[in-house]
Amino acid sequence: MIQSLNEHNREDLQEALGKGGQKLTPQREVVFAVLLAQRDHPTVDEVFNRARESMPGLSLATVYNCLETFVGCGLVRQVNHERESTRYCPNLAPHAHFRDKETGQVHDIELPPEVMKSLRSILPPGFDSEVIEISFLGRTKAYDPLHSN
Amino acid sequence: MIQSLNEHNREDLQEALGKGGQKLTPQREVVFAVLLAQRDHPTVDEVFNRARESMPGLSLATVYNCLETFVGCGLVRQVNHERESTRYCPNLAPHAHFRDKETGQVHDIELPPEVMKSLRSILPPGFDSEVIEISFLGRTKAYDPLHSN
DNA sequence: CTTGCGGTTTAGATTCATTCTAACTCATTA
DNA sequence: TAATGAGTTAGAATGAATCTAAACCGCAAG
Repeated sequence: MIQSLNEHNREDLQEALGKGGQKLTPQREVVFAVLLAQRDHPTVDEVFNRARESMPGLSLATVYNCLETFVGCGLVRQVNHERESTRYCPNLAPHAHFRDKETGQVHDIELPPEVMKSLRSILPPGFDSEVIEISFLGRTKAYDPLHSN
Repeated sequence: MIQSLNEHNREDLQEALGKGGQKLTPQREVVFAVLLAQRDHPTVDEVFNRARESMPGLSLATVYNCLETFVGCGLVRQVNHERESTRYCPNLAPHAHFRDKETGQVHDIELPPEVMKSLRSILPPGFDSEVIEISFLGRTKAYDPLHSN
C-alpha cells in the first residue's frame, strides 16, 4: 500500500502544478506518490494498479491524464523503449536508461556533463536540440568486485 | 516509381538474407529497393505505398514481414521516436538520429568512435550493453556559414 | 443558500499501429 | 505426381493510447 506524500513532496508537487496552471487533486497526489514510492519506471497499467490500492475508484483514464499533466509540468519523464508501453520516471536529473534484455527492468544511468557536451558537439551546424534521449539495451551481470580490475 | 536494385545491391541483399537463412523473393527485393531509393526513414505505410507503385498486389502484412526479416539479418535498423510509427533506415554505420520537431523529418547524425567510447564508459560495472540508441529532438535552422564562427 | 461555471474525473467507445491466423501460392524434393 | 515448406495474403484480433460525453466538485457571484 502506498503511503501518502510527505509535507515536502506535496509542496513540491503543488508548486510545480501551480506553475503549469494546474491544481493539486487527490488523484494527482496518489499517482505522484506511487511514482515516488517505487522508482522502477512503471507503465501506466502498473501505476494504475498500485494507485487503486489506496484509491479504489480511480480510473485508468485519470492515470493517463495525471501522468500527462506531470510531464507537461516537467515533474516526470516518459521513457520509451522500442514500441513497448510508455514508462514513467520521476528522476529529474539528466540521465540515460539501461534496459535489461532479459528482465525488462529499466535502470537509470547517470550522465556526466562532459558526456552531454560531447554529444551536443556532434550535431552539425544548424541542428538545435532541446532533448537528448540515450538508451542502452543489454544485460546486467552480478558485479563481483574481487574479480574485476 | 522505384527502380529495381542494381547488380551490386541485389548481391548484397541476397548474401545477407542467405546468412540469416532467408531467401531472396521479388517482394523483398522491391521493399529493399524502396529503402535504398529514398533514405528518409519511411514508416511501414510509406514503404507500402511506394512499393505498391512497382508491385500493386503487394500486401501490408508482407511489408511488415520483409522489414522484420531485414532487421533480423542486420540489413536495416528500426528507428523509434516516442510512440510514433516505427521507421526504417538502411544506414549500417553507427549513427544517432535527429528528429525535427516541426517537420517530423529524421536525419542521421554521424557518431564518432570516441563519443561511442565515452558513452560506453558511463555504464557502471556489471552493465553490458549491445545496443545504444541516441536520439535528438529539436529544430533545424538553415545554416548560414557567413554568420557562424 | 443555490446557482452557475470551469476544470477534473470517469466509463466506455474509438483509433491505429502492429501482430496473428488461416488459406493460398509456388518452387523444390521425394 | 504428391508432399513439403517457406513466403505471401486479406482480414481478424490485439492492445496502448486517445477521445467523448456525462457526471462531479470546489468555488465565486448573485
